[in-house]
Amino acid sequence: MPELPEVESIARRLTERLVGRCIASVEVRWAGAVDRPAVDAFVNKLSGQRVRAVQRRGKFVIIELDGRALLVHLRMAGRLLMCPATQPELLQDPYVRALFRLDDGSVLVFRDVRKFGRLYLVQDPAELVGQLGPEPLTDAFTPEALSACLRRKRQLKPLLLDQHVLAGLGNIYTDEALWAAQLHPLRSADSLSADEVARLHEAIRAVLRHAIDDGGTTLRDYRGCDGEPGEHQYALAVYGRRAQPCPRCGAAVERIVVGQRGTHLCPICQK
DNA sequence: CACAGCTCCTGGCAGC
DNA sequence: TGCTGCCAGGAGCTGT
Repeated sequence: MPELPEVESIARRLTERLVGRCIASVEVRWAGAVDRPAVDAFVNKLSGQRVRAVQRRGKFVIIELDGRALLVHLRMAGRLLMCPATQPELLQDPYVRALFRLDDGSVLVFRDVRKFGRLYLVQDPAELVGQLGPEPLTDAFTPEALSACLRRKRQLKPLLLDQHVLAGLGNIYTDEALWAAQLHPLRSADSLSADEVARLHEAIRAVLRHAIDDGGTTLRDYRGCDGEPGEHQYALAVYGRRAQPCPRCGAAVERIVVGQRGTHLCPICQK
């Protein structure tokens, strides 16, 4: 599942490939992929637009155009792939939901097996990202900023997964950050000491940075924009490692369910 | 306000 | 071998 590190990896690559390019034409193969506006308007308004920048906010890819922005949320299994003019085979893939032909003959492809991902064409990205919590990798995200996020009587893990509280964490990196900070996912968020908040702050940032350095985590579906897998799956401490040894203490990793989500933890390290 | 449950969706897999 | 049915999960929504 693409979380902050995967979306960041994609946005960086797309910056190289898309900035300065013009969208020549748009083809929507599954109308449900377009959230807004209506498909006809989506296609018409995008044609002829030039890409000015590609950004990331939370788990959204933001493709900035002239006075508009194309936002993409990949959800579970979505991919944004660059299809070179010389290798059009990808365009026959049955899971391609929309494609954007560029003025150099290459094609930006939105592929999504599970049909959870969405495309949004808006005037102002704030319409979608305005309500997101802080970005964990910015300078503004201090331990005090995290502390403000945690001032609620909610279980730690569901709170960290809430994009309105903190932007970018998904199931994998939440489990990894809680393991690194040695905090139990069921702890009440407002019960953390200043020292524990500082540990969690450092853990969140370190986990995300390492994952970006590794090009993201590929457990099953994630691919970068050239179809390449990430490498961070080999560095995971607990996620998807039920019954395997905790890298810190050697105890067997447990899997429990928290807020209807599979949750991995070390029962010895995370009290 | 907190949180459980449901919805969307389909490939992959366990169980029979 | 082949079928059935459950599972995963981000986010928005409803119900308690």
